[in-house]
Amino acid sequence: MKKSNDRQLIKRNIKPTAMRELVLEVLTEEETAISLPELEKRFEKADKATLYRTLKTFEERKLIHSIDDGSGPVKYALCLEKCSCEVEDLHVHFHCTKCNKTYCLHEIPVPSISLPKDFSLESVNMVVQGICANCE
Amino acid sequence: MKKSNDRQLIKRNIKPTAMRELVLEVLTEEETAISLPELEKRFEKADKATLYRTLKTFEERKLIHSIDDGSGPVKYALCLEKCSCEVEDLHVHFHCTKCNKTYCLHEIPVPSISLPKDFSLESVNMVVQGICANCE
DNA sequence: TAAGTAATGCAACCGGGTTGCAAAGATTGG
DNA sequence: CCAATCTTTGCAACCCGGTTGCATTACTTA
Repeated sequence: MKKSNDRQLIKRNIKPTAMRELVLEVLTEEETAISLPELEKRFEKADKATLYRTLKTFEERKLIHSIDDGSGPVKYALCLEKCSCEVEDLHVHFHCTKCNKTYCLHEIPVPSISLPKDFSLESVNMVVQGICANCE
Repeated sequence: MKKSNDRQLIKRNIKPTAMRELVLEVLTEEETAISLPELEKRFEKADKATLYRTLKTFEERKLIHSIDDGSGPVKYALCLEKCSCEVEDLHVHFHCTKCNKTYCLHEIPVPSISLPKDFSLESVNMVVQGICANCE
């Protein structure tokens, strides 16, 4: 368990510390994205700044990606193995307005858009709001 | 000038006060979306809370809509006359990572998405990041 | 093992957003 | 035209997510 997570960390050039293993474990268990404040609640004893920096490190090394679903705090979710966070890896996110959970819809790529003249595309953020299957 | 804006306010059931006329004027002049902090800078003498409530009122009455482009503060832009902020009125937004301006791409509707089973759609937020025509 | 580097914990701060409350302004019924 | 009422404004304070500086601890490696 711990070993397998370590491999993921090492692969992304992240030194596997106890803290990082724990955070990665939570991110792995969780099927929906998690925010810093949520993480703080999970680890009452851990320091906010440490958790914050852990997430930042994970994000920087592309182990996780951030999602701003407009509901407040930014959330984070694991990237797929093959993901390098380029435009072609981008998928749609779903935010449930009832339970406030945010899902990665990995199987739904963001549709391509033709922009007006002289506008160039770097990235796309697409969040669908609605009610999720669990809340129906 | 003032008269024409007043008509817009009255049409949306907003009592036209001096403050509201001024804010609407700025929103009308501006071709890109504007945030509360930006508005505060424009009106040094006006109170933050008043500006805040003005925007909230405008939004509630569907004179403007809010855009969270992920760059920090929420921005606001005028709705089109016919807009009622329903799913079919939704358009793509463009955020320039260079000048930080956010554009309404009224002519580009948000693409429709087929969600997984038992997920229902209420709204969509689609923001394209890139470089705008002015910054090219 | 000592020196150097990286991670952690603590505290404080910042900025956007939001609210309570009192004062000022607009509205309306008598 | 005035009094009572409702609305808007201004001020202050607060909340919360995010972020940083700095000292301490843990780890690495020469």
